[in-house]
Amino acid sequence: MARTQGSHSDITGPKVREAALRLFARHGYAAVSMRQIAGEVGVQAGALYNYTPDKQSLLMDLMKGHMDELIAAWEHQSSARDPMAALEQFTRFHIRFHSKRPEAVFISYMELRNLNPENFIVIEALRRTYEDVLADILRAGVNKGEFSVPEPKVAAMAVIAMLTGVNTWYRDEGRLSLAQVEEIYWGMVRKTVAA
Amino acid sequence: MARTQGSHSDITGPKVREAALRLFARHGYAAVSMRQIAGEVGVQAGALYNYTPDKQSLLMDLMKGHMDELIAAWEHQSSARDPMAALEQFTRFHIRFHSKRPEAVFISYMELRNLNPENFIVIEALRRTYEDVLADILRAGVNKGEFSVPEPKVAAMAVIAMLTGVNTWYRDEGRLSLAQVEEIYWGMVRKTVAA
DNA sequence: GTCTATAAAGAGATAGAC
DNA sequence: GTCTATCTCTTTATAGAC
Repeated sequence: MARTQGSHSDITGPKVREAALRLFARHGYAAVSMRQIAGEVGVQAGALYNYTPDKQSLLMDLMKGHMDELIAAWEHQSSARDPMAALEQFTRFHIRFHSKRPEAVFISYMELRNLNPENFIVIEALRRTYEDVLADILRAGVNKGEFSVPEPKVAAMAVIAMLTGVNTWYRDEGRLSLAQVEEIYWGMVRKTVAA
Repeated sequence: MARTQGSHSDITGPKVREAALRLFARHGYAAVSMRQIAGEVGVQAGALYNYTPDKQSLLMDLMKGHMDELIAAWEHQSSARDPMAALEQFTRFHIRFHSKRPEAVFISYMELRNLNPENFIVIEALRRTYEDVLADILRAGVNKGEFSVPEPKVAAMAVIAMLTGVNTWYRDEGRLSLAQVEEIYWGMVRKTVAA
C-alpha cells in the first residue's frame, strides 16, 4: 500500500538484491519468502519477477557477485613481492574485505546447499581459485625456505578458516579495533607457517 | 505404504532423530519438511508427533545432544597435565570427535539462526563453555611462559575455527588419513601459539 | 502407535489490467 | 513496472478411527 504504480527499475533492482542479501543472511535462503523480500522493498511479490527469473537466481547472483568481487579485489591490490610480504598482505586483505561484507560472507558459506547443481559447481570453482591464491603463496615461501608447511593446500584451507572465523565474533563496537584484530591474526598466521 | 499399523516406539524414536540429522545436514532445517523425515523413517507425517512436539524441538534436541556429548567427551578424556600436553590433547580430540560426527557438526554451526531465542541462548552458552576450555589452556601456557598469545579468547576461537574447518574437506577415502591430518594440524596449532 | 483425512496458512510463480 | 488476483502445491500440526 505504500506506493502507487510507477516506474523505478533503476532503483528497485538494487533494492531487491539488498533486501534478499539482508533477509537470506538473517533467516536463511529457504526460510525467506518472496513475499518477505517484496515487503522489504516496498512492492508486491509479483513485481520481483521483473528483476529475477526466480528465487534461485537471486541467491546465485548474490553469491557469484560476492566471489567475483573478492577475487577481483585481491587481483587489483596484490603486488608481487616476496612470500612473507604476500602472506601478510593476504591476511590483512582477507580480514578487511570479509569484515566489510558480513552478510555476503555468511550467505556464501551457509547457502551452498541451496544452490542447484550447476550453480554449485560455479561457486565451488571460484572458492578453489581463491584458496589457490594462498596455497601458491605458501608454496613460494616453502621453496624460498621461509615457510615450513607440509601440505600447502591444507594449510591454505586452515588459514582461511581461521581468518574467516573473525566474522563470527568481530563487531565494530567491540573492545578490539579491526586494526588490532589484524595484528593479532597476522601474528598467528606468521607463526603458523613459520620455518 | 511400506508398513501396516504396529507399535515400534523404541526403534522409531531414534530413527526419527537419525533421519532428521541426515536431512537437516544435507538440505538445511528450513528446507526439510516433516513429510520428508517421515518418508525416511517409513511412517506418515502425523506419526512423528508421537516423538517430538514440533519441528523446532527436533532441531534443538539434535543440537543440544551434540554439544552435551562434545563437552562430556572432553571432560571424560581430558587429563590434567601441562599446557603443551593439554593443547595437543585438545587438538587431537577436537579433530577426532568432529570428524566422526560431520552431520551433527554441520547442523550445530549452520542452524543457529533457526533456533528460537530461548533455545539459541542455551546452545550459545554451551559453545562458550567449550571455547573457554581451550582459552584456559592457552592462559595456563602463557602463565608458564610456554605460549605467546596476546588474546587467549581470540586465539581460542581462531584455533577452533581452524580445526573445525577440517570437516569442510576431510573425507575418509581421501589422500590423507585422519592420523596424518591430526599431525599436520597439531604442527600448525603448536606453532600458532608458540612463545 | 500409526493411519487417513483435513484444517489453516503460506509458498513460488504467472496472467492480465493499468 | 507494478498492481491485484489467482493457480497449484506444500507446509505444520491436529483429530479421530483402528
